[in-house]
Amino acid sequence: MNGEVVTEEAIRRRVTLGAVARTVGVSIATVSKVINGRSDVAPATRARIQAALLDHDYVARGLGGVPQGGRTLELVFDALETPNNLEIVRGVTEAVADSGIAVVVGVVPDDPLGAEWARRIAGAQREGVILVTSTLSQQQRNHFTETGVPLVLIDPVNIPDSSMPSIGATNFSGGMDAAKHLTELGHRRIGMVEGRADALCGVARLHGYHAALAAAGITPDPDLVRPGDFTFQSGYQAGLDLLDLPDPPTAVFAANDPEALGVMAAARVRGLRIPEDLSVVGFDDMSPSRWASPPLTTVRQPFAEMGRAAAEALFQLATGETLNSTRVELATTLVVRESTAPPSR
Amino acid sequence: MNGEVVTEEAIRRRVTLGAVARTVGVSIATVSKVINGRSDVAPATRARIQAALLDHDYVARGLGGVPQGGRTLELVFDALETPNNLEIVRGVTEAVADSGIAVVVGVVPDDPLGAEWARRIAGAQREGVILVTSTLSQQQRNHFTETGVPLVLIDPVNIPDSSMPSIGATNFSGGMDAAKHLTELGHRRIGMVEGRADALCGVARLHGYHAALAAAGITPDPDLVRPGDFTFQSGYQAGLDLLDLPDPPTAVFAANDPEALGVMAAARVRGLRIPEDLSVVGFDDMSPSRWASPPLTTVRQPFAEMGRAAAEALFQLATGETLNSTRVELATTLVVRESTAPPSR
DNA sequence: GTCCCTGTCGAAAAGTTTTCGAAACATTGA
DNA sequence: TCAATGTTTCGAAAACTTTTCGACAGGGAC
Repeated sequence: MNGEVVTEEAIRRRVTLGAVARTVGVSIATVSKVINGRSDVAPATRARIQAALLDHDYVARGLGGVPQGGRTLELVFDALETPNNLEIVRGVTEAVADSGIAVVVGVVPDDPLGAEWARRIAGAQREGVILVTSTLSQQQRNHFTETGVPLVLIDPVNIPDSSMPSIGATNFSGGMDAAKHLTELGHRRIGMVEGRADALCGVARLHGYHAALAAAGITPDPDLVRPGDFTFQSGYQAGLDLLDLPDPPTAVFAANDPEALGVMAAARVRGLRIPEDLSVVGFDDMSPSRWASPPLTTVRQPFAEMGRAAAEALFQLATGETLNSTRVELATTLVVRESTAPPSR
Repeated sequence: MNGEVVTEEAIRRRVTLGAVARTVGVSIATVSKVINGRSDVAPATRARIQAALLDHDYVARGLGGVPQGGRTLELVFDALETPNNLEIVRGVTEAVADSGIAVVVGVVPDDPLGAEWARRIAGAQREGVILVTSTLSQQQRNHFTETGVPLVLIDPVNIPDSSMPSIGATNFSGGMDAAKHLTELGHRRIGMVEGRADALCGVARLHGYHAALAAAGITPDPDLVRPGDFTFQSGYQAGLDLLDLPDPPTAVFAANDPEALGVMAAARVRGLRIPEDLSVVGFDDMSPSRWASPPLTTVRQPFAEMGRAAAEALFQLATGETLNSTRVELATTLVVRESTAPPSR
C-alpha cells in the first residue's frame, strides 16, 4: 500500500529541492550543497537539511529525473594479489572520501593493446586513472593522452616518459637503510635477493644495497647477489643457494617481504635459526610480516600514503593544474623487529 | 600543445548544449534529447547532432559538470585490512568482468545510522550492494529495502533477517575438519582460540570443534577454549595462556589465520617447536599463511568464489528474479601443511 | 577602532531536461 | 477531393539543479 502511494506521488510530483528547502527554511542552493557534500554549510544547518531530505524521501537526480552514477576514478592493478595492493586501495578510498568520488577497482585486461580499454574508461567519464605496478608502453600511454583522461602511476615497473606523473617510494635509500642496518650490526657477508630485473624499484633497492656496502668498506661479492622475481618461491630458492655456499652469508636482504619469508623458510629447512644464525631483512612491511616467526625486520613502504598521494595528484590534473613535480617519492622507514641480530660468528 | 588548448578551453568555457545546437541549427532541447536517447528525434537530425557532439568533444554531464559513469555495483567492507578482503575484491571483479559493470569499493562510513548512506548509494544508481563482514541492524536493512537497492551479504557478523541473501562458507564443517584432523593425528588435548563472540562464523567453527571432539570421544575441557577476536594479538595472548596451563594442549585450533600465527608466535616465545611440540591449525588460508615458518595447516575459505557468488546473486536480484536460496554456504577445504604432526608425547 | 580573514548563506546565472503545444505530414473515411 | 484524425518532429517555456559570487557576521591581530 505504502509503495503504491509513494509511486503515485513520485510520478505526479517529484520531491524537489525547493520543497525540502522550504520546510527547512533555507535556500535551494544550500540544500543542493548538502547533497553534493560542499563544505560551505554549517554543521547544524547540514544536519537539519539531511533530516528533512530523509523525511521527504528525496531521491538524488542529476536533473529532471535522470540519476547520476556520481563521479568516479579508476584504480587499476596488474593483479589483485599482494596485501600491499589492499593498502593502496585503502589510501585511495580515504583520500577520496570527502570529495564524493567513488573508487572503481579493476585489473588490467588481457588485451595488451588497450586502445579499446582507454576508450571505455574515457567513455565512462572517469575523473582519471591510477595504474599500479604497471608496464606501460609509449603507445599505450598515447591512448590515454588522446582521450584526455588524467593518468597517475603508482610504483611503475617502467616509466615510458619522464613527463608521466608517478608515485613511488624511496627505494634507493630504503635499500641502503636495510643494508646499513646489517653492516651496523656487524655483518660483513650480506646476501641479497634481487627483484624482477626489469622493475625500476627492484634495481634501485639493489643499488642502495651496494651503496651501503661501499660505505661500510665492504667489497661486494657477486656470488652473494641472487636473482629473484618478488615471489616467495624465488626467495626460497635464492635462500637455499646462498646458504649452500662454501662461505655463506650471515645476513640476507631480500627485495621484498615475500622473498624474505622465502629466505626464512630456506633457513628453517637448513636447520638455521633466525636471527641467531642468519639475519633477514625484507622490503614492504606488508601486514603479515609482523606476524612472522620471528617478526620480520623490514623497510616499510607507505602504501596507503602512496595511494592517497596518487589520488591527490589526480585531482590536481583533473582540475587542469600542472603538478609541481611529476615524480614523487615517499619516504620509507626501516622497521626493526626480531629477524635481525649481530652475527654470532 | 593540444593538451594545453583543450584544458584551457575546457576550464574557460565548457562545451555546452547551446553551442552544439547552434552549429547544427536546432534547439537545445533537441540536442538534449539525442544525448538522452529520446525517441522523438528524426534519424537524420539525430545523426547530424551526434556528429556535431563528437566534433565539439562534448562531455556529458548531468548538470553543472557531473558526469555519469556507466553501470556500477558497490562492494563495501567494514575495513580494508585482511588479505581475505582482497580475494573477495578479486572474485567480484572477475564475476563482473564480462557484464560491463564496474566495481566500486568502499568502506562503511562512521555514521552508524546509514540512512544518508543508503540514499547516496541509491542516488548513485548502483545495480546493488555487496556488504562484507557487516553488522547490519534491522533498521539499517530497511533503509535499503526502501530504496529498492538489491543487497547481498558476504560472511555477515549477524543476519538481521532470514530473508536477507547472504554468502558464507561451511564454517561448522570446516571447524570440524580442522579438529578432526588433529584427533586423527592422535591429539587428545586440543585447545581452541575463539573468534569474536558476536560473529556467527566464529561460533559455528567452535561448534564444529566441539562436534569433532565428541566424535572422537574426547570430553571437552573448558580450560582449553580461550576467547579471541580474530586478531594476531588475541591469538598470541590465548596461546601464552594455553601453553602456561599446568596440563597444556598438544594442539591448538585457531578461529582464523592471524590468531593461528599469534599462537605460533607464543609457542616460539615459550621455546616450543612447531609441529614437534605443538600443532597449530588456522582458518581462512590467507596468502601469507603458506609462507609462515612452518607453513600453516589451515581450513581454506574460497573467498574469491564467495565474491563471485555474491555478484551473481546480485545480478539475479537486480533482474527481479528471486533467489533459489537466500543463504549459500560454499565448501571449505582442509589444507594440510607443516604446522601439524602427531603429538610427540 | 580598523583591517583582514574565514565561514555561512542566498541571489542570480548557467546548464540541463521535461512538458506541452505547434507545425508538418501522413492516413483514413466519406 | 476534402475534411478529420493521428503521427512525427521540433522548439518555447517551464522546471529543476548546480555553480559563482557577493554579502554579511563573527572573530582575531594590530
